[in-house]
Amino acid sequence: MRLDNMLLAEGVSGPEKGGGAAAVAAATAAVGVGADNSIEHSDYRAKLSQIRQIYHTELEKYEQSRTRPISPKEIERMVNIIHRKFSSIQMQLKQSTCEAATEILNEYFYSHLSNPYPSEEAKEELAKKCAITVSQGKGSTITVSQVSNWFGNKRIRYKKNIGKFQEEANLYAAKTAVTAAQAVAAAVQNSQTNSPATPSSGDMFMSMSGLNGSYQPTQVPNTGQTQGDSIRHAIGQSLGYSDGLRGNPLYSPHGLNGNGGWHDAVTPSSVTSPIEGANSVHSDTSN
DNA sequence: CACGATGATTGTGA
DNA sequence: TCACAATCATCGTG
Repeated sequence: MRLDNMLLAEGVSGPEKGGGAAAVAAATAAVGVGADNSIEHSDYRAKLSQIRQIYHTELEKYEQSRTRPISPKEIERMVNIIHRKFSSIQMQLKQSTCEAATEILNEYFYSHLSNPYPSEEAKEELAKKCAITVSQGKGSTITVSQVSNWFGNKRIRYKKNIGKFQEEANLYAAKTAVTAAQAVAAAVQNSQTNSPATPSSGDMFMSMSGLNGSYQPTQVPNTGQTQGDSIRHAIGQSLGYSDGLRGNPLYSPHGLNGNGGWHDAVTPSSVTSPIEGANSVHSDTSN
């Protein structure tokens, strides 16, 4: 304490601004020392500033190095906070992965909208795909029967009111179009020959490059690319956009010849009416 | 608590 | 046996 007072009095620990020199000069002047021995003063001032500097650096070091004692209560509090954070993050992750699973299924559904009957292989594939994205959190495996249930419910509920699913259909159409276009672009970049996995890739690419632009973007959640709109437009206008997948080995032979209920009931030009989608996406409420 | 969304179950027909 | 239709059960939300 006394040391502190002394330092303060000496101008060492005082306010740095204005310099200790001025304070010292004032102090010395007040004491009555003459201005004649200015050499001594300058010397003194230099030393003082040096001391000040050392003092402050040391003080800073001390402040930095000083470790605050942490009580166990505080530790517990921090642990609780971290736990809460962790669980919230876990929940978010879980939700996102669940959404990813339905996303996968929806993607398949809408890209096979003309014939949404996945074969056993396809179901297994989808189940595996979903399991990969979902079960990384915990062992909630997606079974094939669940996929079947999902598709059954989806078909029924889609057929029940198509208008309700228009937006979703457009969304996933755009998404699959983008991914397909990316794949096609990659394939085209690699080699001009069509890849066997996408038989209609050439057609798609043609139509895609043929008419782009002049499309007012709606609220399609952009997948990072402004291409999506034009691609969606192109795909929706030009082709049923999933019929090309008929050559897909995963495709079920069930309803291929099907003039059964699904094929006729479904072509609702849901995806093939970009004008409506562009003007009013909210048209689903009209039903 | 009502309501909608969604997964699962059950009955029926081809 | 599979798809469909109806229904139930559960969960999240306003």
